[in-house]
Amino acid sequence: MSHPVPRISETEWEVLRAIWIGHPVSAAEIISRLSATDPSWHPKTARTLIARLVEKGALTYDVDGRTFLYRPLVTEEQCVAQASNSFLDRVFGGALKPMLAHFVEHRNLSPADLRELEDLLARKKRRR
Amino acid sequence: MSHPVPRISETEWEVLRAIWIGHPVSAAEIISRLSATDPSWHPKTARTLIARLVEKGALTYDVDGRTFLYRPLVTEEQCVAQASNSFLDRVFGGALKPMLAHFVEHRNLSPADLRELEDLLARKKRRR
DNA sequence: CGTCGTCGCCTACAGCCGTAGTCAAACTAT
DNA sequence: ATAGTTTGACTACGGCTGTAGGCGACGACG
Repeated sequence: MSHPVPRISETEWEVLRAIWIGHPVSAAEIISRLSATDPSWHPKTARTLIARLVEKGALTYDVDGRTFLYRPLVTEEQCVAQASNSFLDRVFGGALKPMLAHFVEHRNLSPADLRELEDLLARKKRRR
Repeated sequence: MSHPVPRISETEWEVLRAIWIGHPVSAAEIISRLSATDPSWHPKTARTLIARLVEKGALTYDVDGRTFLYRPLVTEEQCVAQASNSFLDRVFGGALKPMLAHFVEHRNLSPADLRELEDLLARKKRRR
């Protein structure tokens, strides 16, 4: 547990998601993945964010000739956990059940989704 | 839909929660509510945040003699909805079911909570 | 070989955020 | 009345964010 998972900003999340897709990966490839989902990405902006993620210790790289091949130092799971904690605390004062209830009540879930979630709960219950 | 619900920062959330408890309310009372839950609140900091929330259009006030009585211009529901959207998009790419699954899997839910959630899902299903 | 595009590095800059301090006016307690 | 307290207004300031621009080196193309 060396690194305490740095704080990841909104746009940095998008960059990280592009990297989690597959790595090691060059800046050019990261940028092209980003543009693929959102054409408004400016290459310079993406490069700045990549550099910041390296500074923050969320990414590292191996030098390959003239370019860098980036690799994540934090897993998606770690980041999801961190962001989830912060959201839960901030918005629901840490109370899990009200949060879940909120989403179930205010969001659309297909009947299939509802069934899967019920399954999940049931299995959870059985696993104690 | 006049106001597009301003973006609320971490600490601003705490201030707003102190106000949603009951209003209209004076700055002094807000500060004392904040200190009640977290003694490390500095009055000056709280006042700055209150002022910023007014600028942002999240609060307004009525003048009462020499002091102001503040009222929220955004409801907790609105803010919860906005923060939830942003969290869901940012962290789960907008996918609701994986998000719910994540919390059910990685968090502790008491058997009672599990039962209540099952109920919720069941009722939801019945309501189509 | 010269030109042009690409790469990473460094710089910029405004706006938001957390955290307060100063100040003048008004109020309150002596 | 005088001094201390409280209030809102204004100011400060460094770090984080979003959004890039400029620069010098290196390699590709003609």
